[in-house]
Amino acid sequence: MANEELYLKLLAQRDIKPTAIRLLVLKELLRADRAYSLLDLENRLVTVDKSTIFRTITLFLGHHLIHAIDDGSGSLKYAVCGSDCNCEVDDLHTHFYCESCHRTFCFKQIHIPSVSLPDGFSTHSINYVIKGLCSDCAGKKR
Amino acid sequence: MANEELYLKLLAQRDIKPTAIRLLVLKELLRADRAYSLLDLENRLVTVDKSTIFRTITLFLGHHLIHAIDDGSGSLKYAVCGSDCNCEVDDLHTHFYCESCHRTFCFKQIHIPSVSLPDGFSTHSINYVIKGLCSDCAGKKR
DNA sequence: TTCTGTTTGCAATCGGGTTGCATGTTCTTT
DNA sequence: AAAGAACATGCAACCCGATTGCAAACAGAA
Repeated sequence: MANEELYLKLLAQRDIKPTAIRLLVLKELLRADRAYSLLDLENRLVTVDKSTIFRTITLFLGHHLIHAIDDGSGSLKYAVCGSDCNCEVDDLHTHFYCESCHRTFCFKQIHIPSVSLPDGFSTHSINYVIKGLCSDCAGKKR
Repeated sequence: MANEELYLKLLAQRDIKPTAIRLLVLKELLRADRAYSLLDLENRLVTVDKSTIFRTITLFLGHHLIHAIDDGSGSLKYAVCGSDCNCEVDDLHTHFYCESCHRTFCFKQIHIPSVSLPDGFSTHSINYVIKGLCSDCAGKKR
């Protein structure tokens, strides 16, 4: 299957040794149309222990294969980075948290607008999360 | 003391019955030059139980006396709102989290820049947190 | 004062995240 | 192929910030 090769390639690009579980986790993250929490992954990968998922996510984060989003829901969410991403300021995009369905979306096409800081402060990264209703939920309410 | 009257006035403006502990908490938040976590408050108000601090903060939040900032540190931080603030989009300002000293600052003068959302999405609030080094810590490193 | 509702402290609980350790698997060397 | 080292995984326990149940303390109304 061609997809398998894609997963292997993504792992190789980030210097991550491919294991069955890492492929499973990556596959699940790529299949999602949104960012998953650890619990989301646990619920979808019932055969895999949560500590293993945690360590896999930690590994992926360290190798910049995925990025973490703190959407304020109390649990971090994770999504696969673009292939050219190094998780630096220029790579940052905005995120959207739906307060109705509690899903978190990456707006990869919407770059985070920058502000000028007071003297002496320096930026390492920026977290920009918009909270509101997603298109599905806003539609349902009408 | 004139300050006492200020605290009472702030509570009254938000329809919060003043108690000794509420005054203590408000005083501590106003004295700070930054946003405090629950733990920060517990450490400064050692005579007050942490559940009481929590319930006080919850009350203050519900009455828009303070706002919460999720700086990604794992614990929320709290700061007193401006007197004209309703915690709506127009009232939002940016925040700064120092990755060295772990303090969180309100940049009340820096408004959050907005972005245009995809069709169907609607904004309720925005969390904009810049992470990096504050002026104190950036200075020390040199 | 007495009654009622609110506020507070203490202890217990919850839940996401994290770690220690033993087992299982893979890789390397011979 | 066998032996040993290194890595990956599962299980159980733990950590810590947040939250809740409950009873005692307190404040205000009758």
